[in-house]
Amino acid sequence: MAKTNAAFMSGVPELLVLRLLSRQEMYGYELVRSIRLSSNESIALAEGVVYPTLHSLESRGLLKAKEKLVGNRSRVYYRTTAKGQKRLHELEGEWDRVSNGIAAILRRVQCQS
Amino acid sequence: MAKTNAAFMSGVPELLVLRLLSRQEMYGYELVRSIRLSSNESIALAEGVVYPTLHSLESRGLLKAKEKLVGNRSRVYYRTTAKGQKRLHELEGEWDRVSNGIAAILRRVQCQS
DNA sequence: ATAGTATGCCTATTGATTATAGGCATAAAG
DNA sequence: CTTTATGCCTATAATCAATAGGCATACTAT
Repeated sequence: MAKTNAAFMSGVPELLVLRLLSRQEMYGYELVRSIRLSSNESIALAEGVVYPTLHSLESRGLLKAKEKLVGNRSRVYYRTTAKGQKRLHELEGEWDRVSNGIAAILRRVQCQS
Repeated sequence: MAKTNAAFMSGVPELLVLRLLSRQEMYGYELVRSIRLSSNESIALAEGVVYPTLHSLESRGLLKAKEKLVGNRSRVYYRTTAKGQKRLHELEGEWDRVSNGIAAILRRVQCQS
């Protein structure tokens, strides 16, 4: 994974990016801020994580990109495709399964013994 | 990470193994079953995941091993050390932070738009 | 003017570690 | 006497998040 010890992050960039872009189109720099803010500063994905994620998702056909000129700055907006929606639902199911499984163990093991 | 797409699993083996072994001593084969059962079949860690995790944790001083003869089978029982308890609490904090962050985004983004 | 900060995009590389797919040995069950 | 369960192990592959950069333009103080 990474140099610093950031556990529990595998799959998270893909899930969050797909989720945010399934509701409204956004550009990379905006996603970085939005993820940090809407997670209450709990999760911070650097640009070096978000941009490669966007490129990977686009090349796999899960996102489509659209370049826009806003003011005189160029931005690349992304939106999920139908395939991206399908993948999002899969990931949400995976997240539910794993997080519920972990929660069950943390609860159960706490009480026994 | 792995060949098949198992998202959201980074850090999970370490967390679950430490958690279970912080309550009672167990051996590898037992842990494999216990994790599967107490997560309601949601999480299944193969032996090829559990044993290397145990060895890594032991070499880092987070677990201590004790070989026992039960019947005429030899088993290696593990228990967390004080250092292992400390690491467990760190990981539990990390898990809370990340899972709450994700939950916040999933909730929030769902409602807007 | 000009130095610094914010916006906006990007890539190369590393490295931690999960998952797979085996292997080995003994005991119990069919 | 063959198969399944118990019990331990390792080598290898492959993913992918994180770090640490780089580049360019705009805005803001000094």
